[in-house]
Amino acid sequence: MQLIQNLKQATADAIQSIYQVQIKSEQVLVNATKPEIEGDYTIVLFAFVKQLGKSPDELGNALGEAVMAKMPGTITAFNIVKGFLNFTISDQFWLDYIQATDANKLVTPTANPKKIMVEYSSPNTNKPLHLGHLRNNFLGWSIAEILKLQGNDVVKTCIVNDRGIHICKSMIAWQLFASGATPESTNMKGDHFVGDYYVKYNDAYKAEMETLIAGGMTKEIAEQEAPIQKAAQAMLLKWEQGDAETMDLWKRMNEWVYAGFDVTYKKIGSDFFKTYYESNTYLLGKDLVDQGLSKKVFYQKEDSSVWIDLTSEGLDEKIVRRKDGTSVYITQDIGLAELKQKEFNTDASIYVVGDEQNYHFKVLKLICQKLQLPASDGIYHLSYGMVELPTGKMKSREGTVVDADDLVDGMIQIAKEKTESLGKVDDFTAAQLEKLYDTIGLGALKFFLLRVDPKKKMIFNPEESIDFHGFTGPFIQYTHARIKSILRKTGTTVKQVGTSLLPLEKALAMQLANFSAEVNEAAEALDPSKLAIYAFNLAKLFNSFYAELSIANAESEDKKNLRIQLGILTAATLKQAMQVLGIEVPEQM
RNA sequence: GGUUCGGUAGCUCAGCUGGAUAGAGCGUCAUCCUUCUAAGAUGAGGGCCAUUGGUUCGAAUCCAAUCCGAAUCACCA
Repeated sequence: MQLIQNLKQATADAIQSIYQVQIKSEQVLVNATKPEIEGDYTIVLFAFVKQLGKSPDELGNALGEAVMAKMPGTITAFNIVKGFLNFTISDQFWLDYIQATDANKLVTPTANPKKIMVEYSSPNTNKPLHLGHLRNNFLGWSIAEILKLQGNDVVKTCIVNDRGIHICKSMIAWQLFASGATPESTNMKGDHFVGDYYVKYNDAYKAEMETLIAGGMTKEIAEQEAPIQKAAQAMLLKWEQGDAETMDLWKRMNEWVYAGFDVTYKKIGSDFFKTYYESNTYLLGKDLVDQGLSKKVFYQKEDSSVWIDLTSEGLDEKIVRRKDGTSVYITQDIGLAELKQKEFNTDASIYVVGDEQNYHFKVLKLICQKLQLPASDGIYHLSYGMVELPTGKMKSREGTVVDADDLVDGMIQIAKEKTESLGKVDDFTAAQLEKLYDTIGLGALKFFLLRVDPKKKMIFNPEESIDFHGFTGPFIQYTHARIKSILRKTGTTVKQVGTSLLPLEKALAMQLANFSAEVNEAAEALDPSKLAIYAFNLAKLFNSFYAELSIANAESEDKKNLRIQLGILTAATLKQAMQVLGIEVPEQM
């Protein structure tokens, strides 16, 4: 849809030819005209009034005439109200647009596609996924799909945090308390099974501390001296030494967790082209430290630890290698960044990670740039806000974590009850019903988490179930199903779409024409909520249209054709917008 | 204390590259199913856009200060 762009260009050209002043087309602001005022698109004149030294009316008339002359057949009229120049677009323009648009090609691909990596999910293998992971997964997946839709080559990756002291805690607890139990023997999902032992560890740790403190020890010393804590540390050491028994247990328990994750990922529709394991990558970046030293990006302190001084960037000093020669989190991330770039030759790399790590990624990018690693300017931290409960932050120790599997199952259950109570799908088979409940339940959940600005923290109230009315996934799914239901009756063969447009028909066409631009904006801002809002507005507009105008029983054959085509385009656009949000739209519900 | 992010209707959020009377959804109240799916539509009510000052023809939007909240400033990941 080039109309707005053309309007800007024509305005800029008109200013150039009338006043001999160079204006870039991007400087021209085009808005949708307020409903009460005659016209479709509005140009704000004030921006140029001062620069050109003309009165708004004089300028508006001159520009109006000139732009109209440049776009014959497209613009039929203009008017000026209080410094706003309003253009009316001809019905024929929209009719041509409606007739010519291909429902299978709604988005024009970008002229310069890039190779972009999106890393998201990053689970720990000591506990199951929770609500926060869901926001991360939905966001990451959706961003990747939006970038793909825009025409980029996108690689989805996941880095699994599968090593470290927290994993050893689950392992120790399993050794101490499980008496050989397995997910199979207890009939549990593997990630939940292992997660339970992580909880058991913390319970035991707490109990041991209390005993020690009651015996006269201070809290600080007790924290160090608790036997289970010492055992976990000893196990980490053994792991690092490659002790066979420890490695076996570690592999075995991680396999349980992965089996559990697979089920969840499959259910929520997450997928990765490549998974990195921290156990393979945690030693990366060591050579880069040496390189950095010789490039004088890093410096060494007396105790031989290696640092970078970022005070000139307004940050602090940051250690990149301990005095004992071992590396830290940031070091392996630098190494991994280099590895990923080399492996996939990426132009850009997007990390979907919570905003608590803003500082870390700022430092990471700076260091990569200073080391002059390829494509380090393309490192981007997609920082999203935490999901909080009305009672505050989720805390696993206090049992206030909303489990991902529970939440998903709960949503599907609600979808089932709701659907059954409406009784509109009696002709569905059991398998179709199952599928429909999944679609609606997950649709509600995904939409709920994606409809807000990723940057902002959000509040989730488990007491109030997620709504199915209004600004929700099911509302849009319903609108889609409704259109499909009509199209099943009317057929989808469209001939002549007529010669005139009613206001609602025109409004719908205008909204449809915005889709491609919305996709670009969402991609630019890495913000799926823009498309969620767009889809909602489109659905709402269609529902008003639906309430007002009949499709199957339209007043003429032309009108019927026109509205069928609008229905086809609306359904396709809703489907496409929802698809990149990871939400399916049913044919019937 | 430094840095970053946020504060818009009772609640959850849009709007923030300055533009016409600040918008949705939920909740509340009222209307609309013998006519294409009421998970819908229509209307009412609800606001000192945290505060104060500044820039501007024009500020929710930009700047400064203040107040409130969060994150971070780890040789954890």
